[in-house]
Amino acid sequence: MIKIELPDGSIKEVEAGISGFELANLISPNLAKAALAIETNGTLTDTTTPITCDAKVKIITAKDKSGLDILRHSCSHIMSEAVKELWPDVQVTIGPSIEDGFYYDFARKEPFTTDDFAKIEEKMKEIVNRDEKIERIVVSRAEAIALFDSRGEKYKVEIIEDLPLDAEISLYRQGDYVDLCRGPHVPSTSKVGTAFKLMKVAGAYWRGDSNNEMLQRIYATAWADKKDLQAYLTKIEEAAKRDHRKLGREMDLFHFEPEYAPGAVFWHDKGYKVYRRLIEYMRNRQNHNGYEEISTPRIMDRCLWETSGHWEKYGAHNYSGQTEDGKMFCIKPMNCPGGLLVYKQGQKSYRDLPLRMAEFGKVNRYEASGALMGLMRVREFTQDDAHIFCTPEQMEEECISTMKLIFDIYKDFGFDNIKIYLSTRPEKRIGSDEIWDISEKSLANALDRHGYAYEINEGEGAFYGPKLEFILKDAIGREWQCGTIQVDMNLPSRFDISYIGEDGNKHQPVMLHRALFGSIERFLGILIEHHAGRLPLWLSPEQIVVAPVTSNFDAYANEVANTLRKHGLTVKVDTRNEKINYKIREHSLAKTPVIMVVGAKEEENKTVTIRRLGSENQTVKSLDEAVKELSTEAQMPHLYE
RNA sequence: GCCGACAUAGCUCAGUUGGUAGAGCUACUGAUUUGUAAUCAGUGGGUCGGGAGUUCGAGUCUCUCUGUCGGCACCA
Repeated sequence: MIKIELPDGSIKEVEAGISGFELANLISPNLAKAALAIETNGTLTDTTTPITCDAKVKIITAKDKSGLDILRHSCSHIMSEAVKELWPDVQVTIGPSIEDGFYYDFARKEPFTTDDFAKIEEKMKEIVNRDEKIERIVVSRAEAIALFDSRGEKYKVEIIEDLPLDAEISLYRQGDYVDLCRGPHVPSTSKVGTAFKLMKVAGAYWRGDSNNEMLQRIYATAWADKKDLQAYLTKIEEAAKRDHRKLGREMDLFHFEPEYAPGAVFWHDKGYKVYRRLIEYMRNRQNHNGYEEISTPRIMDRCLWETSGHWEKYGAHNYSGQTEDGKMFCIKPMNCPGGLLVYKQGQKSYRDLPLRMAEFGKVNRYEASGALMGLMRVREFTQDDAHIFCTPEQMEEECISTMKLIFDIYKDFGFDNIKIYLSTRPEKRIGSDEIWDISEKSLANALDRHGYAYEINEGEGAFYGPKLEFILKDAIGREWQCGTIQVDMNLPSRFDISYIGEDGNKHQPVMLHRALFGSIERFLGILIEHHAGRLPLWLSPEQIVVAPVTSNFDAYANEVANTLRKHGLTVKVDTRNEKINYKIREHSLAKTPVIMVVGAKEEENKTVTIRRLGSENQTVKSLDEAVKELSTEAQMPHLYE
């Protein structure tokens, strides 16, 4: 007999070797029916796996996050089985569960079409109804290779051949379909249910390598029940409505000229107001945090990037050209060389460090055409860049204060769900392992001392140093890197910068790169989506519209507007010959935060009737009161604390 | 860059098996002076993304270029 501890703390004594399913059945037949897998001492396995010793066990159902993952993974096998039944010549590769669903990569000459989707879904439902038992089979390497070889699945064979020699090879079989898989999986196909939907096809390289052939990836979503599926589909529809590209047009913020300047933003008055406001905000923040600000040329001799090593790595992604006299110039893809040249002016002392040198630098990078995406990924963008020159001893403290600044700033913009990655040394890198150790440790220490959770991105650091990346999500959950802190052990030596230490000798400073918004363009894009266009008053390019009920009150409307303007508010007067309903609708759609309606009553009492965006309520206030309230609200978030 | 889809008026979109482009909103003109999400009437507006081909005839079919969208790869 063994002792099983259940999640509620109760202990069940059962016979050793009991399966998860049998255990669930002891608890309740309904639980057994819903069981998708079991978690034994934190390890997920199939419901058929015997439990052999005392353990903490949890029966996993579709209500658990891990249960949903397993359901999705099993659903990907069902999709693969369906595809194989419909098109036996298709080769299967891999099909994991992902956030909100799963995908499977297939090798097939003809592209999958949306017509195929219907066929596949129908076949999948058929397989679910067949309720095929899903069983795990452990085989030898040779057996596995022979099996997939006989089935003509060359990708599977390749995967098995690349597995470590001591790896246990497990197969999962349902009906005639067999897949190489670690598992676990649901007990039979009917457990997956029919709350799934094929979403899109996309190309994906075999093993994620662009040198390999391209496969067809079918993305699908799967849920515990129809209600969850519907909720997810609705969520996607809602998210599309806050797409910054759509809102940017509707709110008249910016546009693109794909023909003349692909990937470059044409800021309109309103968009540029927000853009400038962001810079103003950051400039204030930096002033209060001991930064100086510089500006360096956008076009400089290409040799600077040859010196930095970037030309070799990114040459083709730069805009460069030759002048009449034969000199090679480059439009700057990054601001660092400019900053370094400023640093090199005059001699620096240890007393000058840490030297925090900021630059709102516009940079150009010839990004791959397929990478462009609205404001999120552009070929010309503005970095709120800064380079911090400091001693190795100061490095950790500088990382900490920069991180604190980042979180304070993100908070001011309403972001509190920020993902942090620590990207460590890549395979191709410069600098000794010793320096990498110190740099990676400084960043990790800074995070730990702050108490922030982070994930490590093994080998994803820049070639010159490790980096922290601060990730924000867009409306549909795509992740975008915004802020970054990078340790650079490359440029200080390549540009031969130094400071005179206490000992009177020359030393090489450490260089930190940091950007907090990252790119003003991207941050603005994310802000638009985050707020669904309803920017807070202090960021709104058009804060108030004064709308007279009829032209009789134009004079009073202008009087109101001028008073508001004197207090620094951005105000428009809508004197068009339109009904008030029409004006309300227009300015609401344009996401104007405050609409003030003025008519006879207001003029007589020197008041305004205020309607705030997103509310139908109207409040009447004296003009003085309204000015006071709104000008306070329109202040930039507090700078000192 | 790669795979796939797409590109029609300023915007959103329609356009049957190839037969010579249409709606709503916007804009403009006029009337209307209106109290919290669209007042009425009239008038404009398009080399159907560029180029080439098939055809008596191409928005529609083929090729090609450009760009957009969804992914992948990339992201100093």
